[in-house]
Amino acid sequence: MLLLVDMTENKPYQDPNIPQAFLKPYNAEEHETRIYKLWHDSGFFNPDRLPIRHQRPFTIVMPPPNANGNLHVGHALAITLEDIMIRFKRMRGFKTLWVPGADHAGFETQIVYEKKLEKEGRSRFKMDPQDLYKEILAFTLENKANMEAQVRALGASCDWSREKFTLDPKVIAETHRTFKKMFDDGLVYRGSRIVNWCSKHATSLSDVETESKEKTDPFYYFKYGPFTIGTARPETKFGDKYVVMHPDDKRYAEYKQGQKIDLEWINGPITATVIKDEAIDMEFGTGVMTITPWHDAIDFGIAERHKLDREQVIDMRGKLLPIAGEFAGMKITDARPKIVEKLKAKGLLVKVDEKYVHNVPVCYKCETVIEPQILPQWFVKMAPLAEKAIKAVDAKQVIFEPDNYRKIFLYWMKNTLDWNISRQIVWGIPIPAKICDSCSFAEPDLENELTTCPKCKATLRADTDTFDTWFSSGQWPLLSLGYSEGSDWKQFYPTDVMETGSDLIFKWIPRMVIFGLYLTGKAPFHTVYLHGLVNDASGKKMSKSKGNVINPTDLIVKYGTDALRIGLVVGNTPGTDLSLSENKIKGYKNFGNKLWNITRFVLTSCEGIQILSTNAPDHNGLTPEDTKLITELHTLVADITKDLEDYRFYMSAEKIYHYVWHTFADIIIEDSKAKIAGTDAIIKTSRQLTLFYILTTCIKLLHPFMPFVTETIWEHLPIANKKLLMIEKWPEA
RNA sequence: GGGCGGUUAGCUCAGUUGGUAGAGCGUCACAUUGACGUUGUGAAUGUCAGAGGUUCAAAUCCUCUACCGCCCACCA
Repeated sequence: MLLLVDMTENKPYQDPNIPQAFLKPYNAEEHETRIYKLWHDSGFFNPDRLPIRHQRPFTIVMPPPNANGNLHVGHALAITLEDIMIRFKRMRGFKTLWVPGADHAGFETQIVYEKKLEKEGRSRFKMDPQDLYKEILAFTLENKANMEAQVRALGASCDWSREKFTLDPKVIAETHRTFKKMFDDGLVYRGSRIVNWCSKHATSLSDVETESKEKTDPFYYFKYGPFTIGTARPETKFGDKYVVMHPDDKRYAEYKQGQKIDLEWINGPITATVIKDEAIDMEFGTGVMTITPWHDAIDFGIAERHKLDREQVIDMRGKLLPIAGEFAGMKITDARPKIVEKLKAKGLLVKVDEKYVHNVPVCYKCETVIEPQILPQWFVKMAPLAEKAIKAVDAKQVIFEPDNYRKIFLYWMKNTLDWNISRQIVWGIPIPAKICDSCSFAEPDLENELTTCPKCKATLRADTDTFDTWFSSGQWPLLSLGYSEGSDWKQFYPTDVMETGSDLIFKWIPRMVIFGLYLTGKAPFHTVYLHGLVNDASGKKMSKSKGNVINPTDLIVKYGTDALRIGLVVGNTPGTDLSLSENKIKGYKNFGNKLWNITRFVLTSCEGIQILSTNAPDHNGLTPEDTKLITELHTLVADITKDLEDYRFYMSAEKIYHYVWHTFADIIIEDSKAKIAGTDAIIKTSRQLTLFYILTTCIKLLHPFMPFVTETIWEHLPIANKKLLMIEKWPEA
C-alpha cells in the first residue's frame, strides 16, 4: 500500500506510477470502505488520540438514530452536516468529539415490533412482558448494527469508542437518579390527571404524540331540562350531571351557581347542578353544555376548578361501562346511533347538524381517536423548568440557526402543560417507583427497598410503566457524555452544536435545554442548528404510501457518498425544507470526477519539479500573474472559512464547487496549458507551483464536504511527511 | 382560531450589513481525439406575488393585500 508512506524527503517528485491511478475515472466504490477504515484505524475519530495541536474541545452529540429500521435521507443530511462541522473544526485544530448513539425509541420501536407481531398473528397483550422485552431487544440490537453500518457509509468521523445506546445500564441508572432528584425537588409528582389515551396501543401519550385530524360528524342538540345542549359525543353523556354556562351570559342569568334542577335524561330522571365557568364560549352552540370530566380536557379543567365529581364512562379498551345501563359493554362507535335513537324516542332530540367539521386528536401512529382518560401517572411540573429555559434563551446562552426557531421555542416554553412521563409499554426504561393501591402513596425507590406502604401499611407494588422516551432523550447530551461518572463530561460539556431536524424544535430541543439547566445549571449547547425536511424532487413529503421515499444507500451505491453529501448541502438553507432530485446528486458525482482529473492534470504538469509542502509558494519565485491568482484564492479561503464559522454550509459548498470547476479548471488550468508547454522556465515553474498550491488548498477546503475523494487524492499527492488529510491544517487566508 | 415560513429564470433554489438580479439542472447553437464527453465556449429567458411607504438608492427595511406550505389549538 502506498497509503501512509511518507514520501522520501527532499527528492523531486517523479514517481511515474502515481498518475496511473488517475487514468481511469474516479470510482467511489473502490475507495470509500478502505478510506473509512483508514480513518477509523488512525484513531483520530477519538479526540484523546488527536495530535497535540488539538487542545480546545469542540463537541457535537449525534441525535441518536432510531435503531428500528434503515436510515432515511433526512439522517443522511444530518450526519453530513454534523460531519462537515466536525471535520472543519478538526482541521482548524480543535479537539473534536462527535458522540454517536443509538436510540431504543420506546413507543416508536414497540409499534414497529407490534406490527411485526400482528403479521405473525400474535399480540403483545397475550405475551409475558419480560418475553416481549427480550424479543424487542434482540430486534433492536440487530437493527442497531445495520444502522451503524449506514452511518459509517456516510463517512461519519464520530468516535465509536464512545458510542452510547439509550438502554445502556449506566444510562438507565442516570435516568433513574434524575427521576428521584426531581421527585425530591418537587418537580415530579404522581397525580390523577386527564391524559391522552390510545385504546389500540393501550398507553397514554404526551401531547406531542397526538395529531389533529379533521373529521365531519353529526352534531346533536338535546333537551336537558330547561336547556338545549349541543354535543358531537352523546355516548359520553351518561354521567353528566353538571350543566355549565358563562357567568356573563344574560340568557341564563336566572340560573344560579349550584342550583339543582331535576330533569329526564338518557336512562331516567337525574338531578343536575348549575355551574358558571368562563371557559364556556357564549357564541358556540347554545352557550350551555354538560360536562364529562373523565373524558374531556376542558371538562376536566372545569371540574378541577369547581371541585366536581367525575365518573368514568368509557373503559380503557373503548367500551362503555355499567353506568351506561343497557349500552354497557358496547364499543362507543356502535353505541352512538343507538343512544341517539333512544333520546329521540324519549323526545329529547331537538335537532341534528349532519355536517359538523371539527378537529379530533388521534394517535400519531395509528390514527385511533384519542380517548381522554383520567389516570394516575407521573408528571413533570413544567412551569419552573420552562422559566429557566426562557431566561437562558433570552440571555442568548442558546442561539438558534435560523433565528426564527427561537420564537417557536419560546412560544412552546411559555405554554407548557405538565408533562405526563408514564407509558404503559414495556419497551423503555422502567419507572423505579413503588405504588400503593390502597392510598395515594407513590415514591421513587431506586434501591428496591420499599415493600409496605408507610402511610397505610398495605403492600406496595412496583410501577410497571416505563418512561416516555423523551424523558431520557431529553437528558441525552449529559447521558451520552457519562454525566457524573467520568471526565468526559467535565471536558466536553456543555457541548457546542445540536444539529437536528426542525420538527424536533418542540419535541426534543426544549427538553434538553430544560434538563441541562436543571441538572448542571448550564444549557447543553450554545447553538441549535435545525435542518429542514428532505422532500422529493417535486417538494412532496416522502412517505412509504406515496412510494417516493429516496433511500440514501441506493444513492451511495449509484453516485458515491461524496456526491450525496455535497448534493444534500448545496443550496440547502437551515430550517427550510429541501427538494431532492437524483439529478442533482448525479451532477456532484461528475464533480468528483472533475476534481480527479484536475489532479491528474496538475500532477502531470508538475512532473519533474520539486514540491514538498502545501504551504503557499514564496512570492519571489512567482510571476505577478500567479501572485494575483494566489491572492484571489486566499480571498476565497477567508470567505469560505467565515461561511463555515457562521453555519452557512450551503454557501461555502457552492463557492468551493464553483471556484474549482469554473475558475480553477475552466480559466486557470486552460490558461496554464500554454505556459506549461512554453519555453519560459520562470513562467513555467511559477505556474507549476501555483497550480499545485491551488490544488492542495482546494482539496483541503473540499474535505469536509467530500471526504472520500479528497482523502484519496491526498494519498497520491507528492508531499513530504504526509499524514491523513483529515487532520491536515485548514488553509490560512 | 393562533403562530411561523414562503412567493426571484422552464424546474429546484441562492442572494450575509439596502448599491442597477445569480447558481445548478433544463433548453438552443457551436466546438472538440483535449486533464476530464462525467467536456468546453456562447446564447435565450426575470415589471424579484400585488399595492403603498422610508431612502440618493429596495428582491433586501416598514405597512397592507392575495395565494401556497407547515406547525400549534381544550369551541363542547
